[in-house]
Amino acid sequence: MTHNIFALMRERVVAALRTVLPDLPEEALARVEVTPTREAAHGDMATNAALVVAKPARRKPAEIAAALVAALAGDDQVATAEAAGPGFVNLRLHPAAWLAQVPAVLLAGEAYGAGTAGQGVRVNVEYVSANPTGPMHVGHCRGAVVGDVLANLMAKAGFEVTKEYYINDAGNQVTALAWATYWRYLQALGTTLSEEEFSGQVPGGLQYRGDYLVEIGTELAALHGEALAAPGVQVGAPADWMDTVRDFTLARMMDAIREDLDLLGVRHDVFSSERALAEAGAAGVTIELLRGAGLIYEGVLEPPKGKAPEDWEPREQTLFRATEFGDDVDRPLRKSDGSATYFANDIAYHADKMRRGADVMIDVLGADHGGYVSRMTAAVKALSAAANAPCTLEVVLCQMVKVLKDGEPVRMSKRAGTYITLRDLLEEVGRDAVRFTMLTRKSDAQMEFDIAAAVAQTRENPVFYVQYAHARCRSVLRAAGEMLGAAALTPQDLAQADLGGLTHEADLALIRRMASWPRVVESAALAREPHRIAFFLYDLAADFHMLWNRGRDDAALRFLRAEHPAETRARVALVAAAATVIRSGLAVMGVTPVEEMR
RNA sequence: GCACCCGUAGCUCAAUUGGAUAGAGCACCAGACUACGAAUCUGGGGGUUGGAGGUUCGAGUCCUUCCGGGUGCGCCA
Repeated sequence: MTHNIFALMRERVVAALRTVLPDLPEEALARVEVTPTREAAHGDMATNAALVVAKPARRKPAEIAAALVAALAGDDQVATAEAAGPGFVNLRLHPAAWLAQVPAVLLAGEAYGAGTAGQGVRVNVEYVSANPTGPMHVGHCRGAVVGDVLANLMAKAGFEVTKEYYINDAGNQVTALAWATYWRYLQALGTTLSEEEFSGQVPGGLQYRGDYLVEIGTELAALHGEALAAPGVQVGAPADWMDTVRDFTLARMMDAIREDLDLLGVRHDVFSSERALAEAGAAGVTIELLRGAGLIYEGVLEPPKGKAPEDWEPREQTLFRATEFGDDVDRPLRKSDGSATYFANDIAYHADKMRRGADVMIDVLGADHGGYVSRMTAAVKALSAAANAPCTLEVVLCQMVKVLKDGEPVRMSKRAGTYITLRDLLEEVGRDAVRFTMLTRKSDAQMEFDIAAAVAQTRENPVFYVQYAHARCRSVLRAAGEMLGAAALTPQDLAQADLGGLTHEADLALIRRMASWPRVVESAALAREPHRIAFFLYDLAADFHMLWNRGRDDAALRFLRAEHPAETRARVALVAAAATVIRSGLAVMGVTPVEEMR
């Protein structure tokens, strides 16, 4: 059940257009839009119908617009229709058509806004996917929120959504992590080695010197005593301890990451392990699949131009013909020791997602992975063709977040230990403010996150402003409960209210805004732009605050008037509907609708 | 050197995916508290959408090319 009044009117416009021009091709009709107007003088909504069909119909836009106006004049929802500008048709609906949206909201509840545009298409949204080599920090946070809200949004728009996390638990990084934990383990046992002496025995040297591994090393010491060390608490042969230490460390790191995600309100449906795929030989299977399609060859790549090729030497590699699918160069799938590259594993992983049933895959990535996009989309195109399983990959890139504290940028440096963990940020700012603020920018624009601004209790802070609007709604409804009795405030009861008295422009502005929510959900989902939800809620809150204050200047616009029960009932219905839409939007964002601000 | 992302009011950002006269907040100026919550609201000034071409009924949005910022560039993940 959808309540999208713009979609409804679009159908009526298209029907009218068919009567005017019976021979129009379907693809011309597909371009017809009915959109809210920017200018009040242009009515409630406008359609470009006459403009987009002018060429196929070989008629002038103005002629078509005039005919369309005549055809729409009889529509029971339309008060006025007029041609304007280069060929727009502006529509003004009867107030009753707008007022009817209020009971529709009340009866739908928080489900209001849900739509069917997704048509049950299966979407796999992969996000966060932080390496389990350290705690989550603010760099991961934006992608986590963007991915989570995008998934919620698409589900509301009628897609069948799976939220997925890819654990990068294979490769050299994880081995280095195990060595770092092993050092903490030896320390816990009181080794006589210095850090530098130990580092000298680690292939590639000791990485990950952060103290978050101390606790894990201590636990290992408690569990295994000196069994994992050589006599005298010295470095033992990796074969004797590596598996144990690595598995234990990975499990602990993933526990920590899941805890952090939980605090952020992010929950994935599926966690996929790179290592599990690698051990099952998935990369090899995938490479053979591509080889069967003629997309694999052994060859030598050209050195990159302009970049100093000091240590460059030509090398024969197993290459994937990515250039056949729009990438710049062909990409290696095997390292010189024959093992799969990260990219090869990732292709296998995407093949796995396809096999499990996805029509669309969306990867939410940090901008530092921007160079990865063209090769992965090329790989998915190749898989789609080779396996004859149509599936597309889209990438949502999240630009860097610059954190400001007291107006000063916080330098993020792992070496200096000055980076802010996600947990720090959540403790300082709170989950709601973090989530909302992360969506106050387009994801592909760089963002400054000002800690002071995110907790400010003023209009300039959208999360506060929106929550305050909801709290005010609840405040009115509490008072209304005292006045009318709680039984009179059920959605079913309020939906029966006579709304004829809601004629002020501020009333209708709020109602029109609420009525645009289903349209916002649909368009934001189709555009993969979750930030639009935050902006919608801000605008909705502004409409509500404005109406509230109108009641100061004009007592007739106050929500509660004891001597006018019928008007009060209508306005309480309006307030209840506004609160419902705010909750519906906040639910998508994963932000709490607070009852009061005190 | 090449690829991708970004460039909009003094500042931080929108702009219904190609729609009509480009909008909000902050800052600045002038106003509204015996009040359903003034943590709010009303009004005002502020623009060659980085520059230049092009596509068409119509461009902040698409194409080309410069300028400026960011990210990345063969066996790291």
